[in-house]
Amino acid sequence: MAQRRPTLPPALTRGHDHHQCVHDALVEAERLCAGRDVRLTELRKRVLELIWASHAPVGAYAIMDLLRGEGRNAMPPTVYRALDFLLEQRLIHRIASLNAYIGCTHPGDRHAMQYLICKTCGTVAEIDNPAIDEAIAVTTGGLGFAPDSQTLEVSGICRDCRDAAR
Amino acid sequence: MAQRRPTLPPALTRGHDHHQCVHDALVEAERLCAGRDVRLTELRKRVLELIWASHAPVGAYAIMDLLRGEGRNAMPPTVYRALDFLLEQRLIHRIASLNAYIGCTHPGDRHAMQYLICKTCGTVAEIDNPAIDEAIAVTTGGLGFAPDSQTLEVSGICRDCRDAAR
DNA sequence: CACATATTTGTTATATTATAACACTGTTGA
DNA sequence: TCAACAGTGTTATAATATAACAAATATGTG
Ligand SMILES: [Zn+2]
Ligand SMILES: [Zn+2]
Ligand SMILES: [Zn+2]
Ligand SMILES: [Zn+2]
Repeated sequence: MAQRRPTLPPALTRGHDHHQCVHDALVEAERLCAGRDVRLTELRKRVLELIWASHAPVGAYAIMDLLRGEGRNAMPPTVYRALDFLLEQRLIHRIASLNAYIGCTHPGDRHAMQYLICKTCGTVAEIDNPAIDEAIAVTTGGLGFAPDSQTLEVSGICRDCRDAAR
Repeated sequence: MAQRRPTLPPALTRGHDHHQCVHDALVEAERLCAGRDVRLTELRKRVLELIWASHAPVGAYAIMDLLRGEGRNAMPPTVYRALDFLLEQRLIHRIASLNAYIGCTHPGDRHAMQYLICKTCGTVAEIDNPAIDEAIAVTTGGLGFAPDSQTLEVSGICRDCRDAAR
């Protein structure tokens, strides 16, 4: 059963152990891929790790530059194929309003995409509020619309940045 | 006071009088621009009209081609500047997941963007469900996140297309 | 009206994001 | 060993968007 109550996203927890975030994400990715019998190759794993470098989303060309900095001769298709794999396996998400990619904080669970995007620090927090899903379900149900995917992108300023500003 | 109850969006009303949609949108645009003391020039008005040609969103380059078909020598900046104006005046919205633009069905009211996007017919219905806004406000409030804009893009199949499929 | 000013549009060039097509390499399992 | 397939490399190009500057048009003022 999925978490049914909004929890504080790690991204919005000042001074959290981010090394742990990355580690957990990679371990979970390995586990999920093994269970699904798909291959998390070195390239795919490295791209996932680069995306997890922070809680701010990363563009495809930024990833390409990072790979090149490591001596890999990465061209766009190399990056986009790795991204496509990670998206298909739902290990990352694409933030449409930013054309950028971010690690999923609860892969394995199929879920709607809901983000809080801080315009100041760039941090994106994935949230999971069932009340939002339910409100959407009421509307779509009333209109006979059958949803199959959705993204909610809320742009604003996170608490840390607001605190810092005053 | 804004409409406080979900209503059936014109976009999802089969056989509605779309000519009336376009007419109303243009009249309302004229009125709003006059009130704001900004200029809805011929170009801007024509771009708005082209966007309102249907309830499916239109890409910037498609608009450019339409303008060229009318003898205007439109280059990308011409189109993007008109789009920027219409976006600023909130007469149109940009659908981030489609890189495309659609006429706003209730300009004048400041509102969050909430769309139902039919993958089959391409129709985008703008909805206005206060319960969604409230659910989002609860989460953002709890996290100390100050939202200033948001977009909800629900992709799926509309009732008409589902009916047609069976 | 003549003129200064500001806004809008035109034009050229380029940036950014993403995909198509085909070749090569490595893995897997007869 | 070999066939089949999955993954990656390589080249080229498509699709979306912006920068910079010039020309035209509208607006206000004397
Ligand atoms: Zn972290
Ligand atoms: Zn996720
Ligand atoms: Zn209509
Ligand atoms: Zn609207």
